[in-house]
This record gives sequence, structure tokens and C-alpha cells, in this order.
Amino acid sequence: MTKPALLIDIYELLLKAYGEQSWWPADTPFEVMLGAILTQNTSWANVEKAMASLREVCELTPEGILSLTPDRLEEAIRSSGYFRQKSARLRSFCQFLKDRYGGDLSCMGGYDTGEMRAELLSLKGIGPETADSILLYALDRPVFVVDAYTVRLFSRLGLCDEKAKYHDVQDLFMDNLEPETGMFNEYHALIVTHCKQRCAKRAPCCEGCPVESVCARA
DNA sequence: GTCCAGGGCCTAC
DNA sequence: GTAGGCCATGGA
Repeated sequence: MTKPALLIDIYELLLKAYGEQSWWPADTPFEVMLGAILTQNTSWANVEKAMASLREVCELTPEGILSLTPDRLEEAIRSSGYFRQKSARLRSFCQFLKDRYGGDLSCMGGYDTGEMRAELLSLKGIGPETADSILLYALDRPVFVVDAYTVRLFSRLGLCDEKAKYHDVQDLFMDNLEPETGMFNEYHALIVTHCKQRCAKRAPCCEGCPVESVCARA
């Protein structure tokens, strides 16, 4: 079986098992971006609390975030953990949006994906996963998002090394799948859903797993 | 009490 | 270039 066919096979098995995930749970592209930073190494439940608390103290726009004092911002996002770092990251990110795009996200559609990715990566606190989450889930760019779950699952399936670098794993998908935003969106979400339910850190792939047939081939 | 969560930065070797 | 420490809250 070729890699493209195998990757599609896994996608379809996950889709059949878990159904459409329809990520990302947010009202606006900017809220997706906020969530992408707040969820760094943090459970989504804690992020939701922080978002709710943020919504109480300011408008969820770059200007709204920048209108808060650093202390107020830290307090609002405390539940998402690493609140001092994330407060600084959010402020510098919002300042970037304001300076570069005038705070108007609707004009970001005209910019080149690779160029925007490089800009995002140049910001402190925006690494490859956060940048790609923003590009895919907030800006609808066909960029595959890799996370710890992706490496966990695909290394167990024998498709990458468990110590593989971010871009090596990303290339596995980008080199073998058509660049379709909707499918990349679903695929990543399905991987997360699957791993949360069945792919615990300290457990091997188990019997009854939706991708068991692929495991057997690996 | 221990482990883990939808990472990324910095430092030391 | 890479392994290890650090950041921090909250639920299981």
C-alpha cells in the first residue's frame, strides 16, 4: 500500500469511528488564535475557563486584549496555566496583529501562507504547532498541524520515528496528501480525539482500536 | 500524591 | 544539534 493510500485509509477509519469533529470551537478567527496560544501544553477545559474569564473583562479583539494591563490579563488567563508567559505572548501577538494588519484580520486573506508562517514563527512564543494551528484553523490555509498526539499515533503505526522532528512528521502528510483545508482540519482533530480516548501516553495500541488493521500492517 | 494536558524557550554540553 | 529544565493550573 502506498503512503498516500495508507494515510487516507487511516483518515477514513478515524472518521468512521469518531465522526466529523468540526473543529475549532471558537466564534471568530481571532478567538481561534487566542485559543491556539492558550492551549499550549494545557487541556482545552482550562483554556475555555480562561476564554470565558477574558470575555468578561474585555472584547476578544487585538485591541481588547491590549487594553488590559499585564496584571489584569494574567489574572484573566490564570486557569490556562503558564499565565505569565502566555500573557506576554498574547500581548506581543496582538501588538503584531495591530502593527502588521491594523488589527483587521479580514485583510489577512491576501497574504502568502509561507510568508505568514515565517512571520508567526518569528514571534516569541509562537512555535510550529501554534503557527500551523493559526494558519489552518483561523485562516483556512491547507497546512497540516502536528502535535504530540500525531507523533504518538503515527510512530506506533510505524509511519514515523517517535523522535521525529516536527517538519519531518508534517512532511509525511503534506507530501502524501492533497492540500485540502477541510480534510487537514478534520484529520488533526480526529487524531486528537482518538488519542485522548484510546492512545494514552503509557499504553501501547490496543485491541479494538479503530486503526488496529493499520497497526497489524505496520 | 502523581500524572497529564491540543508547546516553546533557554541553557548547557 | 539536542537533551534537560522551566513555566503553572486543574482534572483524573
